[in-house]
Amino acid sequence: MLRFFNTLSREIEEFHPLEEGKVKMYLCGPTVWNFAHIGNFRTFIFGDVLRRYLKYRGYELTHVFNLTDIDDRIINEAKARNISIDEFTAPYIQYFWEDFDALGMERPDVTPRATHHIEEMIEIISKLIENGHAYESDGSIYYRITAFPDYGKLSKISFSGNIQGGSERIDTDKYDKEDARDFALWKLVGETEEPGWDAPFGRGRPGWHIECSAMSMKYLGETFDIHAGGQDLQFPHHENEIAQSEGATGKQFAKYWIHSEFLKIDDVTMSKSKGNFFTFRDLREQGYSALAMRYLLLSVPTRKQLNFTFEGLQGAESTVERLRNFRQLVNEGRNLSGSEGAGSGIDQIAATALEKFEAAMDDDFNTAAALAAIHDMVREVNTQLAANGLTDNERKLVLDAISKFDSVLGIFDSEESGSLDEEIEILVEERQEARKNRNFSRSDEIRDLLAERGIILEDTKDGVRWKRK
RNA sequence: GGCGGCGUAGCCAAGUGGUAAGGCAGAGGUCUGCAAAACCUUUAUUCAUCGGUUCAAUUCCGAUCGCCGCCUCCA
Repeated sequence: MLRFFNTLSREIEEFHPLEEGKVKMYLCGPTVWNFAHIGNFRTFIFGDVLRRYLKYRGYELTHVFNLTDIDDRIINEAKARNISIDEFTAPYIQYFWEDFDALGMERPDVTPRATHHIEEMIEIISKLIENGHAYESDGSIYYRITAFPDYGKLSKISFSGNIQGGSERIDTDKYDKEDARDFALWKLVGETEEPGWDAPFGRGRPGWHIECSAMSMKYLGETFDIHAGGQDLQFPHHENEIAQSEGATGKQFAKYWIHSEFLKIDDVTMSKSKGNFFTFRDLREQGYSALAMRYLLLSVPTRKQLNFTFEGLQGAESTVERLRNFRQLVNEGRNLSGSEGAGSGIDQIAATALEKFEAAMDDDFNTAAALAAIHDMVREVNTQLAANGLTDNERKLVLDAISKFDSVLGIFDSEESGSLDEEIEILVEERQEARKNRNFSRSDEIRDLLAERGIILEDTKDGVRWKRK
């Protein structure tokens, strides 16, 4: 039974979707004004694993993941470069999906963009004005928080005490709001040159919370199962989404809320505003693999802060390499000892690993424990492999288990080794000949030569095996 | 001021009222012409500190210290 922490109740709950066997989920995506950094990707990779695990558990899934392609930064940057906002965001959207794919994430079912859903936003705002949850002031439209008694139920925020930090900003706000807590649904642009859309309440652009209400309800309905995102979005973004959506429909918005914790670097939060971030591309340029990044970001359960270190990333690199070797060895069915397999208890090892893996994932998506189950299996099978070899049936059992793990986590290298060029084959043969004649200087020379070309040779009892670096 | 999280070996960390998962790194060994890969052994009498509850606490309670976050754009 899948159980996980629901921010709404602050408790671990059993998961029961609204409709038997079906799950509708929404994950807040990136604002496409820059390259996403690996802290951003932590949340998205968790979303990917969440998606894959729900499918693994047999749910029919509708997964919506939005792109925010309109906000103040985008408008300002586009204006500074004297290009349209579409021209400004297009390359970042492309980069984003390139990185997304490279990190082994499955594309969500629907990936809506805010600027393509202005009409839906206007509809919700109109409803809110009609039923008294929103009002106009100086041409802009604001949400009336006093009309929504449940406000604060997600973030448990209280406005009774001293509000620090934000209070100054709110108090000195130039806009004329009924209540300092009220937030903009529609910002009046008027007939200026700023990007804007026509609406019954004047030409303007949407506030930044309304887009997620509009896009989630359009594709998932007024009430849906899971809403996830980074923990920083909990307040005000998600709180406001609830206020807008439930204010408009009178129905519960999302049943389960999941928030991912931050990635820290040197014990400080990685963020764009602090400037202490690495993008996917930064790390690729430094030679780290996408697979290692994915592994590292999954090695700590999503509700815990993860401390990024290069030592840790290097460790992930080694681990991923070990997994890759493992799959290849099992695939080849190597019988390193030369004796017959059987009687090694492989079926039990694989079954136990799967059981532990599922139990870990069911337990609030404990990816750390899930990985430990995999590592246990890898070690135990390797031991059998070294001692007895595996029968075809045993190989199949292990490979099946790997496929199952990987359908959720995506941490095994899926790249097939393929075949070698004829030229390289000849070199390998020449080296084998040299070794036979104990001409080790020549054989080592060839090994180094091939290593430079990314071909790693390993000598085993059964002959030479190779892999690409 | 309000709300929330964390402090477990060199690094990343899981975890539980009953005596510390897993990975990386390190050390020794097996195998190998040498490597590589793999395996074996080894690496925290101890889970920030101090009290309390308990037959028993790293795990519950309280206090203290340290760190992080949200309340303001940020996954």
